[in-house]
Amino acid sequence: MTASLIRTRYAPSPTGYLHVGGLRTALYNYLFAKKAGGKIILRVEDTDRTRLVEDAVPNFIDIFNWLGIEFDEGPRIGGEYGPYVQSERLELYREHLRQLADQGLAYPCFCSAERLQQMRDTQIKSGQPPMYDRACRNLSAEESARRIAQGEAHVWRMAVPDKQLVEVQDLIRGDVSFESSTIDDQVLLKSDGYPTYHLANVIDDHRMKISHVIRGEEWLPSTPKHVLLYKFFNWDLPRFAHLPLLLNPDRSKMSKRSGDVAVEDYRRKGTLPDALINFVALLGWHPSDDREIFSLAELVSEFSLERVNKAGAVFDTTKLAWMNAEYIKRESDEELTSHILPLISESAKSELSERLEFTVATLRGGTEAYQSLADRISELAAPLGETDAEMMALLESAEAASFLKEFTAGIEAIPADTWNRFENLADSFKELAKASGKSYGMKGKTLWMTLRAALTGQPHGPELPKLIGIWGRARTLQQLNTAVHYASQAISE
RNA sequence: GGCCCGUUCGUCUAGCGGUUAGGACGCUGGCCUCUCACGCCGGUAACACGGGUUCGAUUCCCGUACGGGCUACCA
Repeated sequence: MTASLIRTRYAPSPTGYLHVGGLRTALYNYLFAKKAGGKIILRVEDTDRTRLVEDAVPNFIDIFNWLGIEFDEGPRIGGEYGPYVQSERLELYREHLRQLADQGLAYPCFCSAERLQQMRDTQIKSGQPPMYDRACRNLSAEESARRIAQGEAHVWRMAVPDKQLVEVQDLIRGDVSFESSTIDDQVLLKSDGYPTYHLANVIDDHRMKISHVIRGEEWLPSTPKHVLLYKFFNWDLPRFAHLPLLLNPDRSKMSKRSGDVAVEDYRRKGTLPDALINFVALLGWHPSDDREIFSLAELVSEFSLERVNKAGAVFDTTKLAWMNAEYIKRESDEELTSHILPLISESAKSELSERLEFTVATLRGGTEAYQSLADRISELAAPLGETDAEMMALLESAEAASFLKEFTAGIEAIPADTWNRFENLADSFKELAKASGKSYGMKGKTLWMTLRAALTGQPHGPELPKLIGIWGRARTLQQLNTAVHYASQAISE
């Protein structure tokens, strides 16, 4: 184990669910670390106790489990740099804050929320950038100490130096520099004793030996604060990589306000984890060739930060649907059958029984979601619904009636064991159709549409020779006899 | 408002000075076919704009426009 071991982290705040943007960030961290033989850490950033959501952590663990993304260290699994939940590391942050305070790099601020709000309002009104006016920065050490001793509420702010160019070297964006006078004296420790993100993430990334900080672009503007903190502590900087944002169709930052943004939503809708991962991987990253389908393992070996884009990417569910279909297509009939089994109606299950896999094989073409295939199957196994008048009209002739009678007799004569051999059954069906058709001068479209009308009463549906395999002998004959009856009735009227 | 990032088909993107600007999704035409779907073959559609640099810019530089992000005792 060398000092140069690659270590990345995914550090969500436990606000309830995994966002697809979060998935993308976690995925890139995972891919980057695994490609380099390094480790990925899960760290929970729960320093805002007003936004805590119960069960958020187990939810994360469950959803990553489902996705097949494994962390090397984290809240449940542990590791040598724990604890991995920030609320369990409070003393560590306070110690470090004291270090900064001792060097004059952090100072207590007693300003009330009201004063700060008022200050900001005035600044905005007068066209000034809203920034802390550093009122408490010049308080004497004695006064500060006295007020703290008296128990006055306060936060600790970082003392941002003047007129300094802070450089952020970003693996994706190159060098980005900030003038320190545009950087606010950020709060590092809140009045409730919890650190802010800025303090905690710097300390933890250092203590957890994170080599690469790969996170969303929304963090780029606060990175100079982090760089300054590393300098304050005299620590080596990690490498930074700021990922382009995932966007709504209107190109704004993807948020819960528009459609499904939680991984959970896609799981519920039947999206396959591998398809979701594959799709999300391609949002902002592109392989060196034109392939589109990648397993997690293939992504690991192909991934590189150099091929990550700078511009945001719209999360387009149309292409996700296609991707999902691609993954379904790759499943065997057996796998697919077992996957949709829970989604099929009970009556369809018992109706189709041992013919279910054949049904799946016949109907699976073009399936974009398990649920839709399951629905089609349930529907097909159920009694016929409304019939199409135009189709039924095809049966209303003496020829049709006689033809159907002959054809039905033929079907009835098919040996019982042939009904279990779907290929043979289909062949028999075709032969019978042709033979009976010939007797009445029917062929091609007329022939087949008449049969389709007789069997289903609908213009569309599965291939007829296979349909009878799905239905089985009893249902097929019942349907045909009904049609024969309908036809003779129609002409006698 | 300030700071920062970005800009190739509708969408995801390839391109790293000279290409008929490539692929994928979508849409669409055809083929296959009893129908639908699948599948196969084809089509549609893009370098935001203006200056430079250069023999030559989608590509490099600057500006403009447009879009986005951040601007909390939220992350």
